Amino acid sequence: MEEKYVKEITPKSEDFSQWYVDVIVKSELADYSPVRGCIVIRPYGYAIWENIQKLLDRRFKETGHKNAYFPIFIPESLLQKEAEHVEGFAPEVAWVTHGGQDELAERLAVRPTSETIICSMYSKWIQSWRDLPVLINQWANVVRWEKSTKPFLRTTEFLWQEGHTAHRTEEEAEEETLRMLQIYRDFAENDLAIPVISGRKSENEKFAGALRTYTIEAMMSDGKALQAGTSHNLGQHFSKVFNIQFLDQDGKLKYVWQTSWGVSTRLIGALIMTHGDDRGLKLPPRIAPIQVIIVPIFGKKKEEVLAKSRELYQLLKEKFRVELDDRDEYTPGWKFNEWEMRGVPVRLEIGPRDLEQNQVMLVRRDTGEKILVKEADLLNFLNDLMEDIQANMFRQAKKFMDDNTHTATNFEELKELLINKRGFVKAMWCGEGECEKKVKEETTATLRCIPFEQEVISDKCAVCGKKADKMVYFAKSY
RNA sequence: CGGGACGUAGCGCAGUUUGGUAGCGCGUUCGGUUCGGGUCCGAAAGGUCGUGGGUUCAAGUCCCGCCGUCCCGACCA
Repeated sequence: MEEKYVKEITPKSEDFSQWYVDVIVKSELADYSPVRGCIVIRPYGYAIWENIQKLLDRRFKETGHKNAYFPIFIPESLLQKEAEHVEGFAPEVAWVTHGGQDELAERLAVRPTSETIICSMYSKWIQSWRDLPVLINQWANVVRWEKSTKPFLRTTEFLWQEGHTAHRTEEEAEEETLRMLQIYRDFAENDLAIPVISGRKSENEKFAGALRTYTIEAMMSDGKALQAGTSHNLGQHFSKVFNIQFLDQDGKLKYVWQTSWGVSTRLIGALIMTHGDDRGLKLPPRIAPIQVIIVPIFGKKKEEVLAKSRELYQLLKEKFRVELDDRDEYTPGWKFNEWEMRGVPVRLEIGPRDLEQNQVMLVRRDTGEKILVKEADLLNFLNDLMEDIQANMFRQAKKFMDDNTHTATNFEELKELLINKRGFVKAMWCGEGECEKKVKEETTATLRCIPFEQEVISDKCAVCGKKADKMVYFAKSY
């Protein structure tokens, strides 16, 4: 057993859910609010979200998208236009019925997602093939009246981005759908150090109103799956009901092909549950609000140490997100634990011994390794160290996912693995929704995705035994 | 939304069985001390016992309703 460094945090092994909540609250990522199911994202948690926004927004812009903002309210009549869509979201829509004292003539939905209101505008804006493609993204809050909530993973109100695009052809829309999923995958793996399985959702699991839904699925360290991002090819479902038509080059009036895609503050939950340990958070350098925390050890040379600490802070802040913890009221040991709990990738200790040697002590959050570095080498060393930590965290998470991914060839095996082992189970599937439902009923696990990277395990469906040519992932999920 | 657990100082809890002056640890404030893995000593502040009703001479404690959190299901980014 690992020594218990942080007494406020329940060990992961003892109670994973409690550990998760403890980490969030103690590391000050978020706190519960007076509103049921709604959290307050505190500055440290919001800083992570800002980094997510920065890194994703850059990728969106690079692929030609522009940001815009649509209203939070959606008239009921608008929301109801697309039948499948309404049915999907109806149970979790919050309604505004009054303005002041007056009852509204028409109820307003607080957006659970913005397809309908955006489509209503697209029908106005799009006239010609020359207007296409429309590539718009919005950073927004949405509200879904969930039955049960959990900080970051499922809250009544959450922050996200939703991309909404319109295209001339089906091929173009499909290409866009896959391009954006690829961006999510790249972001999750390279910036968040979270390995994902990417693929397509089954009919049962797809977005309400979509033709096809693609997903990236991540494995949390309790073995459960988390849908970390989705990209939908909406086909012409919405363009037909919202009448989004354009005059094509051939002189014919046609409906546009659309996509939508999103990731949310749920990603913060994914970061916590993928990398965290009994000491608390563990953040990958690229997303960490603080990459280096300087902890001075005063000893008998407080003034000298403090001066050097400030000098180092000035030096580092040009290239890293760095903070100096020069608080007098806490001892170094206390600070070590505190910053480890908050997931800072690298701690820099500077004390009287180091002053004499022109060196500093670096400590890695991911491995706990302590490294003495000459001051002259510091910047270059840190650069490499950040890369190394980022890569190592991904490797560890990937190994965990691989180690906890099993294979089943028949229903008995599938059931046994899903019930008794944590993690994902790969199995062949015939494509029938009935087989999917049977797995869910008997194991509570769901079909997470039909991965792009296929393997041939056998030629028979692991559930019904009929001919099957798709390999899929099953898992219990959040 | 169903089943279970919980709600007492900022946090973690005791007190509830058997109704009778609201407690402990940590944290906080002040003074000193210490500083390479949660220093030590002293003093102090801090409570509508989740909330509303009921029973009682008397309710943190008993009864009923409601709210919230956590867990397990059903539904979902």
